[in-house]
Amino acid sequence: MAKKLVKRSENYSEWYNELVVKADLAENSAVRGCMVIKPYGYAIWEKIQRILDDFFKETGHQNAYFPIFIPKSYFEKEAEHVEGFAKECAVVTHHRLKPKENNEKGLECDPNAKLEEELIVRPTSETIIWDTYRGWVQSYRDLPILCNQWANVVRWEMRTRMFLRTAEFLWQEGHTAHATSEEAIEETKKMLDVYAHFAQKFMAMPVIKGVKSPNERFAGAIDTYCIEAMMQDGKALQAGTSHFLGQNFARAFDVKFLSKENKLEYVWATSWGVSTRLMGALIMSHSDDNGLVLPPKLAPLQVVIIPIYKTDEEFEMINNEADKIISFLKSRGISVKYDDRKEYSAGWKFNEYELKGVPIRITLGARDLKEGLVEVARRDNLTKETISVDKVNEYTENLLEEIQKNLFNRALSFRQTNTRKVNSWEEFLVEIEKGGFLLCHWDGTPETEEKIKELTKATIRCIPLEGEEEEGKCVYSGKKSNKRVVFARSY
RNA sequence: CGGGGUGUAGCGUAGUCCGGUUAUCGCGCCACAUUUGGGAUGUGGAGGUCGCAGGUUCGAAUCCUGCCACCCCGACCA
Repeated sequence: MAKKLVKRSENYSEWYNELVVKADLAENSAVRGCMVIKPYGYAIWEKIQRILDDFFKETGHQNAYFPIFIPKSYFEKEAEHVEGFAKECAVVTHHRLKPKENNEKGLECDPNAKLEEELIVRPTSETIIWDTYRGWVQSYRDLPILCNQWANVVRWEMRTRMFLRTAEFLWQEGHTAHATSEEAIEETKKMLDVYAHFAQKFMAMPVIKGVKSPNERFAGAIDTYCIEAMMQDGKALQAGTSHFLGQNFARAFDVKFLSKENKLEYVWATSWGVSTRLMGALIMSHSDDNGLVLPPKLAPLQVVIIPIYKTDEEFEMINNEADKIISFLKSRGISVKYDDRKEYSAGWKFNEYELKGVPIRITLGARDLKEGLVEVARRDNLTKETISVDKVNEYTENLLEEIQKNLFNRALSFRQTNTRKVNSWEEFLVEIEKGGFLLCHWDGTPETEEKIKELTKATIRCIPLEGEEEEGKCVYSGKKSNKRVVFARSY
């Protein structure tokens, strides 16, 4: 009589929130729109960090750290940037509290401790980093600067959603400076490739690489490249962005260098980032009604071993077998836990680890083991296989690979069956209600995109980099177009 | 910030329209016993500012006023 703790309700958000909390990843904090990431959830983030960080180092980047507070005036320097972020900033105005007057209880800001200039809690660090870079660059020999920062940022969003849009979130932001436009664009694309590779090979999440339309572009960028993923409810999720900033920030912050030709020039910039939103993407890509489903490469725990026995002798026998399996798996760098707690029944443990998304469960039962058998269960499709105990090591190792691949293929085929070419406006109106991605021609104007968004809530998720040229007519205006773009409703 | 909804134990809830004994039930928690191959069973037990603050009343979870928080839909966004 397994009682399902997690139910996929009609309302996807409800299911999602339920899942996140029950799966012990995070909970809402007392602070509006912020979340507490619990140890198990944070362990996933640490894996993401470690893997990405290795990629960054391989591509020549270094980590650095910049202040959390940014003087307000910095934001005023890049016009589009201000407009993009001004509406959602947390602002520090005072540096001291004092007890309230008139015997009232509580504290208030001390008017004598008002800051000369307000400080903004960073919503992103372009401004303070470019202000700093000015002092680092004089000659072309100082370029490129390839820095990354792991940090928290704050955006005072009207509406927040666990993992996908919290008021405070963790992320990495890369900020690079280059001598030429070409080199900066190359960097932008290189980092997009890193993100796409990570999403597909590690998160087992297929993504479409593309460029944002002007409406969806980062505030202050010339071009915003992105990876877009499809969640299980057919909605799109922007999973990572890489921006070509041109010379916008260099001009705003006066970052110039003397070129080989002895000419004073502004540097070319990029910035790129992914956040704890990736964890939301991970959950929403693979999880099912039994809880989380984690790809082996990101699971904090890859294998769990559960003993079932009645007598001490049986327990002894199982322990011996477990030791052998554990030492093998550990030697292969596979994380494994032997859960021999007596306080919980086997059935309870089965459900617990399914909820947590542990990819493989090995059941060492006294009954089977006496016949030289063990049961290996996989989380991705919930099937079980009884195999000979002397094959379990190799089998488990291969199965992790198999699960990783299967999750990707499953998500990919889901995306494919929910991606359709749409050629007329009538068709668009019908199809957008079904969810998924619509590949449509678009006349390239912000007005059309705006109109479509207004009428259907769908936006252009990206203009795919790999899409082939094709003559056609804009799905809304009927004007000429030579490429299909991805329309979808998104998170 | 606009529209809608919800707030009762760690979680999920009944009761609110129509005020009236000790605030209902399930899960979870604690103790003991029997159990352990898909979230065990029995017995006993602990746990509550009924979101907060006022008001009406002999009496408020219930009625009135104000506030707060959360969720959903908009606007905004990684």
